[in-house]
Amino acid sequence: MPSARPVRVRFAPSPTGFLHVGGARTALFNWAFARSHGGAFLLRVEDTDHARNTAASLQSILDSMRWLGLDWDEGPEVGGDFGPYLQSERVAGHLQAAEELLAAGRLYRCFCSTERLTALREDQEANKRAYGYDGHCRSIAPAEAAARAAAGEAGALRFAMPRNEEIVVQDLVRGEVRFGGGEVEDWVAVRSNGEPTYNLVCALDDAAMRISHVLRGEEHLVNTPKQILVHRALGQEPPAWGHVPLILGQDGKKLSKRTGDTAIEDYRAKGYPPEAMFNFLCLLGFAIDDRTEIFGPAELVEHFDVGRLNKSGAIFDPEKLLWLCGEYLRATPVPELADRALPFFREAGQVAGEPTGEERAWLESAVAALRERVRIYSEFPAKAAFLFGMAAEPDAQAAKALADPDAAVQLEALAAALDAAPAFPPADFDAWIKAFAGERGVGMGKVMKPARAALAGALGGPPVGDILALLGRERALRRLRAALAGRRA
RNA sequence: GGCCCCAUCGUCUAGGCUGGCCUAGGACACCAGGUUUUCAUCCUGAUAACAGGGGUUCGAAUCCCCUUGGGGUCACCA
Repeated sequence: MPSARPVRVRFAPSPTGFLHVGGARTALFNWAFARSHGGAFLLRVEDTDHARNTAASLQSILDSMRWLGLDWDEGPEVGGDFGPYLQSERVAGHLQAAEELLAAGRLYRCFCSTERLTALREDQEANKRAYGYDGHCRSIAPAEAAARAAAGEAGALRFAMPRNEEIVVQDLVRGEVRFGGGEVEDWVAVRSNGEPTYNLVCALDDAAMRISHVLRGEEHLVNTPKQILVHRALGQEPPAWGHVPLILGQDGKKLSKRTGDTAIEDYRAKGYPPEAMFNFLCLLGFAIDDRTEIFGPAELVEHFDVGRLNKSGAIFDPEKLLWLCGEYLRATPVPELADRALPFFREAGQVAGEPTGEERAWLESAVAALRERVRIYSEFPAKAAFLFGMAAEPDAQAAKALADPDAAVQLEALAAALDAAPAFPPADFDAWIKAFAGERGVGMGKVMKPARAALAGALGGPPVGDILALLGRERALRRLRAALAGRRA
């Protein structure tokens, strides 16, 4: 391991979409690695695919990272000494390097037509042979190739891979991985239109940015021998590599949109606490010990160890994520929780603007009463719906409770008692309601069920005392009596 | 198909590198109880795994090999 070098790691997204959970986890592990070694975490934007890049995508990716609590030492929005950090702004250097590699004989010109390449591939497929370029143009003398290029013949630049030398990757998470000589094809390093390709550029920039460790998804493992060769051709020591397993969907395959939300942005929009998301992502492929489930950035940094990363893919379990969300949500102080839930109340049209005074106090009470029944912020409005506007339409169970012949009797008595009580709701509601039921010689259920049904339209929910307080005297009594009237009508 | 990676409860995992403390631990989900006016929270308990086969060894979840299974990748995308 090139441990002599200062630790510098990078996350290199391409701005062609949103930040996916897999990418987010990779970023997170890189971040943790840098922080645990006192190194630098940088962001490099691989925006060389002009057709698919968008500025909105880049912004979205940066926002998602910030939302997760990841910060970077170099990169877009923060600068740094090894910029530019937008790969598209580095092409001049890439092209110059390509020229040098061509002159050094590490790259060679390939004039093969698309047709020939396609035919080659089809033939290989038909004969069940290994796919890959056959090295057709590798034997063209450099002088001749140069002449043809000078004459205007279009051609790509391919990397001349060693034919007999085995390439060994010392992988931080999987150990030694060997690629036989000649197994990796002579890949295109510069397209015939003059644009350098990913494997060239990636290695070039990793070298230029003094990246010491490359932690990335397992899908890149097969690219590694190519990039190692570029580093060697440059006369530089390659970074240390570490390939983390994939995050899988319920179907056991690489997580994709069809199995659920894959964009971090979606989870944010749905009101998942970012801390829970962070924690959950850590749990996919990493564990501090045999029992710690809930932990945050500080503990991660303290215990992070690439060698402890799992080698096998992990299925993304939305249920466990939700459980974690609930844990975090319940651990959040009520005022802060109210702040976080506020946008969702607004979106539902239940709250407008920035509540203050009594309104704010009321909101906090509602949040406090509902928090144990909610796991993500966006669940608040639905659970709180009965507190706003008209009483909710009773659900089946509530309707049944109201249909009980005795319900009206109890409701009428309850409304009257509540109305006559010195305070609303009565202090120590639990004791009060017990006494009420006791005096009337009925079980609690006889009173509570219809009360819930009339008040909330459902038999579940927060304690009735809380509901009464939240509704306020007037609305609560009105609802109790309306239910009564409804029965008579 | 070639190459590469992987393989502990349904799922996430601990243990494996440094064989014996593993009659394999924790968590989610599920099921059963308890607490609670209800729902939820919370508490208790139960069910549940070392893919198979060979080795090595006094002893293997742990080391080796094979098989099987799963995944990744094979672009002039990144």
